[in-house]
Amino acid sequence: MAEETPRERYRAQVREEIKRHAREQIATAGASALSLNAIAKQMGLSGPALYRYYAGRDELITALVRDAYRSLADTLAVGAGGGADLPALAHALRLWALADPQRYFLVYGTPVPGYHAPEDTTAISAEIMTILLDACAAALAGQAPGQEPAPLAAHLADHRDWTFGNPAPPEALHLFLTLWTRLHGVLSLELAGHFAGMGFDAARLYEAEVADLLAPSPRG
Amino acid sequence: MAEETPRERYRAQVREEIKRHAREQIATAGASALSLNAIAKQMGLSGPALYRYYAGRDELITALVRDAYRSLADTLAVGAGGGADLPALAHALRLWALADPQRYFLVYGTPVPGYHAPEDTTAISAEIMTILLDACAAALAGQAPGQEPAPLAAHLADHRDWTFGNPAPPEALHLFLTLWTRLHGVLSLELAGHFAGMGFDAARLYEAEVADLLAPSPRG
DNA sequence: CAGGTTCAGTGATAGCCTCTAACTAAATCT
DNA sequence: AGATTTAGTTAGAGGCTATCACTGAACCTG
Repeated sequence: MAEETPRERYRAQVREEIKRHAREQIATAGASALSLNAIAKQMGLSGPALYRYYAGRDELITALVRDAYRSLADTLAVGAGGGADLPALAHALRLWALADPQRYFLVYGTPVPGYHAPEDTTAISAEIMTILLDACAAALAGQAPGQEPAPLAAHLADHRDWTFGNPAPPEALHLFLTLWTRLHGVLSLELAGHFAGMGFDAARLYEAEVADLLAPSPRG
Repeated sequence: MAEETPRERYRAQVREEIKRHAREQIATAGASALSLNAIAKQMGLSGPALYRYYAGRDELITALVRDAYRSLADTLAVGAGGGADLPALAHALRLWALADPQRYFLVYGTPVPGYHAPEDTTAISAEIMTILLDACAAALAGQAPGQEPAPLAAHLADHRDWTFGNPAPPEALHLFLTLWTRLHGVLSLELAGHFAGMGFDAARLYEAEVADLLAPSPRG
């Protein structure tokens, strides 16, 4: 099947080891501090050797970004577990983010202005959206049957190309976007340390946001 | 008053010009691409000259971060305009962020693991929180009078050291945190380009989030 | 206004980094 | 066994941050 020659095996193995060291480096000092040279030294190689395996720093980072997307998609797919349980998905997302904040930032962090993500990462991104969108549609199933959608939901239904034919109702599109932005809002501020010293439990805020997404509590 | 010698005047002027070039560079290529050397060349100076004005790259970036915080605090103070109108504040925040995304990321973007913000930036951060928290308290004034706070609000009231004695009610603390995280959630994903190609109008999503904060719309 | 002091800016240098080029040596294929 | 591919090397160009010793001009003081 795979028809893997020994050379290809070795190549894949070394590429994996390079990524292992890179992940370690990023986790402790951030993506901007990643150094091919330092990785080479750690592996007992001399600098330029790594260019046999990755065309440059950018390509290595791109590979790590792809892996991060892949890991998140798989984690959510497991978290969904067929049931498409929104709180379970949200919880899986949070655990994934807390397990390696820098990996989360690799996916959802500050972008480099010049950089354009390759096609396949956007494909995985679509996969992630699909999982969440399906869960949103399921969470709304049976509710608000056939009513006229709210203005924003209608607007979203008019621009749903990104769902790639997903038959989710307009309200599900809205729910998905609020789910995404709200969870990201709590997670990114928490991981960035902006809650540091504030004393409260970010997990409870996160849970409250999840609960509110499913059953908004009237405040006024 | 200021007792400014010509030398001090010149120093301040050059420091300002360095920051001007730095801002320009960051706006077009991100903070990680900031180069003291390049700034020096642009100013017709030779590399090491800049070290007379900033002890190093970190100190320059820190100055830019402080300026960004200051700018945001001032913008919100004007946006509040005494009235403490939450939608107006949210709108001012969005305009500020859109005007210079990289400046927004300087404040709320991916943190560098090693870096610790100096004391005065956290002071400005507290100032920003105060403006928003006051607006939240005002928005809730007269509503839900004297009822028992929800579990999360009670938890927040138990950990309110960060409010520095602000007498906002527990519900206002909760409203502030959701305001902060939700607006940041939409803004950061939008500015990071994660909505690119999705076609919908992020401004409408943002407005809907603001509206929902003030009058949650029941979905179930 | 003369003399000493302070300070902006310089070139040289060390030590990182990315990435290219030419070469060696080993593994693989025919 | 010989030809080819390829992993890894050293050398080096060009960028960066940052330090150091030095020059020359601006400034303050007597």
